[in-house]
Amino acid sequence: MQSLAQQISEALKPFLKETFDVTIPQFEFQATRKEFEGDLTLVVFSLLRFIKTNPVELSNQLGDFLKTHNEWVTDYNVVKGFLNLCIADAYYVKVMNEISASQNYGHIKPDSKSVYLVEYSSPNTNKPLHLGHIRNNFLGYAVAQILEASGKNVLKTQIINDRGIHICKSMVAWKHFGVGETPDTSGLKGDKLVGNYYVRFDQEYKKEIDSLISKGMEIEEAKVQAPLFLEAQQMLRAWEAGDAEVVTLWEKMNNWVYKGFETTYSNLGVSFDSYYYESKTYLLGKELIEQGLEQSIFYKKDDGSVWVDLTEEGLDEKLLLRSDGTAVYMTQDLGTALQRFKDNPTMDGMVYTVGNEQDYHFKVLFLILKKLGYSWADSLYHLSYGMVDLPEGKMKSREGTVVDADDLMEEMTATAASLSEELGKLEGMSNDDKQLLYRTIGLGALKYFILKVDPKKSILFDPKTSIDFAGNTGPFIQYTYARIQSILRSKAVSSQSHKIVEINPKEKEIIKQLLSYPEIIQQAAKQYSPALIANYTYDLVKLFNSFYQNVPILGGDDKELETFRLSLCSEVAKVIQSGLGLLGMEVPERM
RNA sequence: GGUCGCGUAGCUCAGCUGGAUAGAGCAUCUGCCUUCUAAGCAGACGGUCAUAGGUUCGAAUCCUAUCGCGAUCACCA
Repeated sequence: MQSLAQQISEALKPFLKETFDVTIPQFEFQATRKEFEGDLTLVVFSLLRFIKTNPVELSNQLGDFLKTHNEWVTDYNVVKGFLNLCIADAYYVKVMNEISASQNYGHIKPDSKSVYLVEYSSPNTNKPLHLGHIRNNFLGYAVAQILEASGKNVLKTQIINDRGIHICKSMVAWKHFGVGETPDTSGLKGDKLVGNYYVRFDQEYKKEIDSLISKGMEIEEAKVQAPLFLEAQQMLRAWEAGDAEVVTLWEKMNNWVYKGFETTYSNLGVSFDSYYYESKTYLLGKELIEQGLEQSIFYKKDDGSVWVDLTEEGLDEKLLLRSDGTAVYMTQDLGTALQRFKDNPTMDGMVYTVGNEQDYHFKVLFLILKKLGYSWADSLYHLSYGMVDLPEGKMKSREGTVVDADDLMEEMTATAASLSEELGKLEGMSNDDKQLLYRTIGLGALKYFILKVDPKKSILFDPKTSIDFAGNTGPFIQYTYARIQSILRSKAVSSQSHKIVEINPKEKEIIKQLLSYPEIIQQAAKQYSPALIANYTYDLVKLFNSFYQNVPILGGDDKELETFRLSLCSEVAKVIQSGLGLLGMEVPERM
C-alpha cells in the first residue's frame, strides 16, 4: 500500500524536472496542524536548496499542479513556505477499506532466514528477581515483539550467571544452617529460599568479622580471615576442580532457583527460546583469549594476567584473565557471544538488554570482538536502560529496600481488584474470570507505566503512588478496548467495503492515526523503543474516546454510516490489541 | 579528575531524520451519567524547553562551553 505522500512525491518529481530541470531526492511532508485548513502539508522551504525562487510562488505552482493532476487533492492553501493540501474524504474511506481487508495490519512477515537474538533478564542465581529485573524483562520482551512485527526472525534468550562466589555463599549458608530444608519442606519458592540463605550468609559473616575485630584484628584482615568467607572461597575452588559433592549441591540449589524463576517469568508473561549458562561458556571464552594472545591482539603481564590495550580507541587497558588463569566477567561474555554465533550461523544481529551501568563493559566487549575479526560484531547492540529508583534512593538488597518482583505483581493485582470492585461493573462474572481480569489490569498498569518511558531515562518508582489507572495508563487503554468490544457485541461488523461519501473530522483523525501504524512499528524497531508504541496507542485511544463521546455510533437512520462506524471501531480495537500486544500486554473483553 | 547519559508546566512524561503559536496525563477549577461501560468527555489554569554562545530562511531538536543530577573508571558480576 503506497502512502499518499509517496504518491504525491512520484507525481511531483517529473513535474519539477520539466519545469525547473531539477531532481528532488526527497520531499518533506507532515500532518497539517489543527489551526490550518488541510490534511497533508508539503514543506516547500526544503525545496529552496534546489530551486532558487520565492517559496510562496512555488507553493502555489505545486498546489495548482496537484489540484488538477491528483485525484485525491481537492484544494490547497499556502502559508509562508507551507503548502497545505486538502484530501478528499473518499481517500480516507478507501484506505479504511484497505486496512480492514489486510491481515495483521502493520506487521510484516520475515522474508529471510536471518535471525535476531534478543537477550534479556540474565539473572544471578543467588537471589529472587526484583523491580530492576522487571524493567529489564518488560523491555527485552517488548523489543523482541517489536522486532518480530517489523519483519525479523527473533529468538529470545538469556545468559544465566550460575557460577561464582555468590552462589557459593548461599551454598555455604545452607550447609551450616539449613541442611535438609527444600522448597517443598519450607513452602518457599526456590529462588526465595536460596535468596534467604544468601542474606543469612551475609549476616553470619558480619558477626564473624565483628568477633574477630573484638579480638584485636584489623577490619580488612578480618574480612578475608572470617571462616565463612574462607569456606566460600574454598568451595569455589572445589567447584572449578569439579568436586562431585560440591557440584551436586550446586546443581540442586540452582535447580530450585530456576523453578522459582520460571514461575515469576510465567506471571510476568515473558518467555525464552534458549538459555545460556556462564558455567558452560566461560571455557570457550578462555579459548578465545588464547587465540587473541597468539595473534598478539592481547598481551600477558609478568604475573600471568592477560590484558587488552584499548588506549588507541580512547579507552583503558582491560583485564581478560586473572593471574591465576581464572575467568572474569568479560571472558565469559566473549565466550557467550561466540557460542551464540556458532549456534546461529545466520545471526544478523544481537540485542543485549542490560542496565546503563554497564555501558562501558559493552563498549569494550563489542570492540574486542571486532578486534578478533568477527564481522558480526558490528551488528551487536546494547539496549541500555536507566535505573529504577525508589523514593528512598537506590535499591539495596542488604538494607532490605528491594522491591520483590512477585510481591509487586501481587500488589498490583490487589489494587486492580479493589478499584474494580468499587466500580462494580462485573456482575455475573465468575470468580476465576475476575481474578484473571484483575491480573491483566494490574500487570498492564505496571507494564505500561514502565514501557511508556524512554528506556535510557531512569524511573522513579513509588509503590504507593506510581501506578494510576486514569489518564495515560495501561488500564485506560485496556478499558477503551473493552468498551469497543461491548459496542461490537451488539452488532455484527460486516466485512464489505464501504461507499459513504462524507466522513466527519473525528473519524478522519482516527483514520489518519491508523494509517501511520505500520510506520510507527518500523520506527520503534529501528530505535528499539517500546515507548513509541505506547504513546502511539495512547494517542489513538484518546482520539477514539473523543469520537465515542461526541458522535453516535449506533442508531440513526443511515445504516451505511452505522456499518462504517462499526467497522472503524473494529479496526481501532484491532490496532489497540496489536499495540498492547507488542508491549506484552493483554487486552480484556470486558472490564 | 577522565568517559558516557540525562535536564521540557507544581508532578510524571511526549515532541520522528531541524519546520508554523512547544503537546498529553496527574494535581487545581468549571460543566456533562434516563441513550452503546463516567477507569470517560468538553473546557480553564499552568512554560525563560538548565544557562550562554554558535550554525541558518527557521533550533527544545545540530555544534561548543558552563552549571546541576546520575552512571562508570576492580584480578566483582
